[in-house]
Formats: sequence, structure tokens, C-alpha cells
Amino acid sequence: MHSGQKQELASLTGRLRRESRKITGPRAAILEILRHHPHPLTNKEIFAELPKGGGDLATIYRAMQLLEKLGMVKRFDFGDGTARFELVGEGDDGHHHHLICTRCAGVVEIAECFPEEIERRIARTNGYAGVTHRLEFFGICPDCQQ
Amino acid sequence: MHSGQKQELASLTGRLRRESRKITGPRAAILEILRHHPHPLTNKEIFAELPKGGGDLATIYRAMQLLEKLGMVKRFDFGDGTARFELVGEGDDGHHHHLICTRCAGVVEIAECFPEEIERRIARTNGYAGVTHRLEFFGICPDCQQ
DNA sequence: GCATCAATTGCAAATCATTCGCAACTGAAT
DNA sequence: ATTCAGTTGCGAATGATTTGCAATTGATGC
Ligand SMILES: [Mn+2]
Ligand SMILES: [Mn+2]
Ligand SMILES: [Zn+2]
Ligand SMILES: [Zn+2]
Repeated sequence: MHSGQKQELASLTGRLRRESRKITGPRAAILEILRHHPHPLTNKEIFAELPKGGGDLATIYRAMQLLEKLGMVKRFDFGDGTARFELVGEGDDGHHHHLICTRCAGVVEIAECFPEEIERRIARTNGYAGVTHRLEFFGICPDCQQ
Repeated sequence: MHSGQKQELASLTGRLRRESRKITGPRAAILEILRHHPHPLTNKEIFAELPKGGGDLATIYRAMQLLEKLGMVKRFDFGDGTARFELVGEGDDGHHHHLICTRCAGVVEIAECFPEEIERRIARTNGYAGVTHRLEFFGICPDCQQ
């Protein structure tokens, strides 16, 4: 999550229960992993963190699809052809951005967002409704600058 | 291109020649197609516009890779897992953004950019060098709003 | 606890975009 | 016309993601 404090596992499983979804071993393990990671994770990374025999990669793909549909995780696209997911706080929509090192792939959470008034102007000028944006920053992190 | 006026084919082929690259049938056809399209095209779309027998899909992939390396096209990512390419004017770096309709996939070229001073602050705050951004807007176009 | 059943999983096969190997081909320069 | 590095076509790999399906398992109610 972006906001800082980790979510209670109970709050997470509660959200699943409310949708008459089962709290299965793989799902609990996935949520536990996400809860402990501050930056977006790929499905493969989640898979690697899973205890051996803790689940199949396809199960993770299906779990992330479900969690995204329920608004419990947010999908991010760093432009490398691999989806990444981050836990979203209850009530939050998870919208935020990242600064990614193009050398080491290090990630920094960014609080800034695209200015609302400019986005509103873009929407109005073109007659578009429900406008949002996808935005990520790229650069070289301090360590990689030598 | 974003700036408006179409590029001369001669200017494009000249850039290839300077790099001791051949002006082949497929490449000329691809450049011609890109020259006549104001918005980013997928390789498959370019392929479809090619005269029958005018080239192989793999050739287009290779051509776009080359053109991108030479800075003649800019790659865009609309988040649907398919790369899109747009011709870049000489001397231009092609950096700009789009507003995409999530219903009909219609595209509008956007002149606005993420405010420089905020980006500089983000870079400085985190000690990152050479920071840029990838930004696209999404919404529902006038037609798709019913 | 135990039966019941829809939801879920594991595994393999299928999809899709993109890349690659390689022999045949062709611009461009001589 | 000759020559050869750069290109192409085609099919086979790759890598991420999805899907079919039979076997498994939470959650609910006895
Ligand atoms: Mn984040
Ligand atoms: Mn454009
Ligand atoms: Zn934002
Ligand atoms: Zn910009």
C-alpha cells in the first residue's frame, strides 16, 4: 500500500468473505506476501515467495484477477510486458505512481500526481468523460549513477 | 507525428541511408503507412495496411525495432499488451501523450505534459538522474457516451 | 463431526505478442 | 554485371497470460 500502515489480514479476508469467495491456502499466502511488500510485485515474484508447493502460477494469475476485480489490488504497468500488483487499502482506489530505475529496476513510491485542473481541461476540451491517467517515472537511481 | 505536417519520404529514407541501412520495399511501405497515420499504430495494423504480399509480420517487428533505435519512431504503450508506433519528426524526440477511449479505443493527441518543475522535484528528492515519464490518459469519448 | 456443493486448484494445453535462426534474396556501391 | 553486407520470409522459440477440465476443498447447514 501507498499510505503506509499494513492492512490487517482479517480486513482482507473479510472482503473476500463478503463476496462469498473462499479464503483458500493460496489466497491467504498471496495476501500475506502482498501485505509485506511495499512495492508492486509480479506474479512470478509472488510465486517465488510462496512456500514450496504453496500454489500454482496459474492460481496466482487467477487470484490476482479476482483481487483486482474486487478492488483489493491495483495493477501497474512498468512497460516491460509484465504486470505488477500492489495491495490497496480499504476505501482507497490505489491510484498513485512510481519512479523506476532503468538500471536496477529499483522502485520508489511517488506521492505526486498529474495536476487535476490540467486533467479536467484535457477532458473538457475533448469531451471525454471519466478521465484518469496512467503515469510512471523512469530514471537512474543514486546507486546506479556509480 | 505530433507537430502536424507530414514528413517527406525523402527525409525519412535519407536517415536510413545515413546509417547505411537499405531502403527496401517493406521499409518504404511501412514508412509510407506511418506517414499517413496521425496516431500510433500496432505492428498488426501496419501489417494489415500493407499491400498483399508486401511483407512479413516479423519483418515489421524488425523494422520497428530498427526505426525506434534510429529515433525515427516512438513506441507507445496503451496498457493492452501491444506496442504502438508513431513517426517522429527530425530533431524531435517524439515525447507526448494520448487520451484513449476505453470503449472504442479512439485516440486523441494531447499537447499537455507532466509539469517540468514537479518532475525535477521528484528527481531531486529521490536522487534520480535523467528522469522522464510515460503518461497516457483514459476516458470515454463523446460518441461512446451515447 | 459429517454431508453437500459451489468455488477453487493443479496441470497441461492453448493464446498472443514478440523474438530468433537460417537459408535465400536484394539494395547499393564498385 | 559483380559483390556482399544487410534484409527478408518462414517457421520455430519465447514469455506472459489464459483456459479446459477433472480432482479437491472451503463454507454452510445438519
Ligand atoms: Mn506503489
Ligand atoms: Mn501521438
Ligand atoms: Zn496520478
Ligand atoms: Zn510528458
